Amino acid sequence: MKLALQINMNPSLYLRDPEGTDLGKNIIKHSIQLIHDTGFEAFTFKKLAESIGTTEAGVYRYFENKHKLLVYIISWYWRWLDFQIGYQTKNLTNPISKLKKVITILATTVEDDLMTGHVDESILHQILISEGSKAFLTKQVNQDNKQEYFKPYKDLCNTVGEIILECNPKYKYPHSLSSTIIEMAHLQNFFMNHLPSLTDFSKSKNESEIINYLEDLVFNTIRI
Amino acid sequence: MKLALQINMNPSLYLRDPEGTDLGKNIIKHSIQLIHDTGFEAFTFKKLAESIGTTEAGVYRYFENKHKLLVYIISWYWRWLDFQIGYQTKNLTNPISKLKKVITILATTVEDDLMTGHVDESILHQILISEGSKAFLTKQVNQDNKQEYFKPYKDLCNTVGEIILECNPKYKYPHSLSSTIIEMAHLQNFFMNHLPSLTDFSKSKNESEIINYLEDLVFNTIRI
DNA sequence: TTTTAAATAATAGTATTACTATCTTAAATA
DNA sequence: TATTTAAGATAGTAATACTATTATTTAAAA
Repeated sequence: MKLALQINMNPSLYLRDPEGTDLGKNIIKHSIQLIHDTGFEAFTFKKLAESIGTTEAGVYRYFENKHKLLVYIISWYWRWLDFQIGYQTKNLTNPISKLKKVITILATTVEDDLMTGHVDESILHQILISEGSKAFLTKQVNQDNKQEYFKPYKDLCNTVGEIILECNPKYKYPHSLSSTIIEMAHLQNFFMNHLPSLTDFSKSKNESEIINYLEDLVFNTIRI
Repeated sequence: MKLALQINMNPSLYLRDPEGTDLGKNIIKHSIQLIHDTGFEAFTFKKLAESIGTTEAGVYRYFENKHKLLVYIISWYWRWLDFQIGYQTKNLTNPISKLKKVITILATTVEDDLMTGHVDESILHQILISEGSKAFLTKQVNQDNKQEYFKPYKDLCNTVGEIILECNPKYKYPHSLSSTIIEMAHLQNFFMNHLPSLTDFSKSKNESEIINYLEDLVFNTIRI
């Protein structure tokens, strides 16, 4: 018997549900690998089709363009993170421990979750660091937002925001602080690995230093 | 008599110095406008050439590709900001006032600086918000870094980091906090205008709210 | 079991992008 | 005046981002 975690996705992101077929699952699986290997700019549906062993037209039957595929993949990860946070904090009564757990989850490269067969979360985490903001830093952001493409991100931001408010109900900027933590968990990681002089982390490149920085930032900010 | 501010740029960013000729200055001027109007993804050298009234090949004589042009433009803005910070804080003795001034400069849409003829800083500020991180979120970031393309950003980060240390010499993460302030001054602005539920700012979309958020964040973090 | 519908594979084609190359003209400099 | 240098004009190519068509396979419904 196998436990499977099904994450429900916004249907207007795709033309045909990739969860429903083998080819669809392969598109998700291989695009995660290929975006990670080549970067989003060099990623094309042609290369993706080749790596799967199908044709370009085959991929186009599932996704209108590579932007929607990126948004799909990234939304998937936000939803998965949101689930992880709920799951891993549900037995914690102390909101401070909860918030610490959240920071750790956001800033740590996860192990591949075996409950989600064709998705490798550890690579997804890397994609989020390098490509995540390209999902919304576009001219079409307002249209995309109307289609609710960013709801998973907003939901996650809310989840974290509520934990912040549990720690300090009077704190005035729970959502902004939440989006700051989420973005910085990724960006400080990118800087640590590629532009270290924008950080204060040692050459060991250890994620725990990012966690320490974020904990210091957050708990001083909300005055705990 | 005219006062002109000359910002010196990394020569390996360009093939021919755009500051040296009319066509070069037009390339800078029109690319700022065009990147702002169309977004970096849709921006091409052909469209740029058309808007200037020259040919595609003409633009290629100045810049190898659009990525280098983006890095050029963004580096220019980091240098200009660094200069602004030095200039506008030089008479301030209190480091806290200095840091407040820095936050305001970073988070405020500037007026067009008349000392820099062909560059419109207010549009550049918008470009930085929407396209800034695309300069380093690439597969070539390590090569670009070796060529010192990000030195202006690092210098700015250092300038701000030193002011943070003046406020609290014992604070452990001056560079990370500095890059956090710089990035968030832009990103919270983007969120405020396009994805407001990721922030706590009112519908008035006033930059002063971002400044308040960042001041609260920074001064609580460094425990002032 | 047969029919038929749906998904996929195979192939071709187009407009645009991201360049490179070459040749000519104009202007500045020696 | 001769000569370098920048700019304009034009052409060409490989790759990208698609759309369209037809044939073949597979799976579901009759």
